Amino acid sequence: MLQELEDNYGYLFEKDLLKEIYTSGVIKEVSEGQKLIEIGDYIKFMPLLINGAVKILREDENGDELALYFLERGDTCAMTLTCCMGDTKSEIRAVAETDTRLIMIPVQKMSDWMSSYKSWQNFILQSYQSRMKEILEAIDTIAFLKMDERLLKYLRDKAMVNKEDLLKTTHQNIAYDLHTSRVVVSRLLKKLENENKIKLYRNSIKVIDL
DNA sequence: ACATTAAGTGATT
DNA sequence: AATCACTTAATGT
Repeated sequence: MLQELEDNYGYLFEKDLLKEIYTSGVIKEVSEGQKLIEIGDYIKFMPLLINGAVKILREDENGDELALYFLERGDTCAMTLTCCMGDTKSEIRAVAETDTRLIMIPVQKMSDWMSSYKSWQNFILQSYQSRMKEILEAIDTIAFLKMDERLLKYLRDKAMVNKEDLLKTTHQNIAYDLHTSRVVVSRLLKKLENENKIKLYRNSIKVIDL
């Protein structure tokens, strides 16, 4: 596992810090579709992705979901970053997009290392910045109601995190993630197919224009 | 062969 | 862009 850490985080953190992560972190493996964090859960651990991908979702008062962004190798959840100061409930839900390996680090350690490791501090600040940027991007696409662009971005992101241009999903599931109706998704997908950006099959979509 | 589920389409708001 | 109502196509039993 130490080797695994070096392979994935060696370029970010110094040896001492990797050792610390190794001793206080716990490896967790989740399979596709499994829930990692539910809305309202108290956040006790900070996840560090080793491989795989995690989908971050928001939910409204009716229980309707909205996919915000994906986490990949080297990413961590911005939500946990803000709550090292005390017990905070999660505002989001995290679901494994693919089979995923990650390290769970107690939030206590997270703030300890902020003062003792410069590289850790940079990592946290940079993660925070890039998550913030993604959320702003998400707001932009939603606010300006460009559903076709949202859909294409979603498909590309999904293809990227899955490292696979053939997405195994249904129009209904996409509609759920984008918080729209299946009919709209079907029509927009059809349009994208006519523009030769994707190819449609039953239960799967091939993304061509990556 | 029949039921179920996914996807396509026209019309309406 | 959302919803409805309906059709067509694919898949499972």
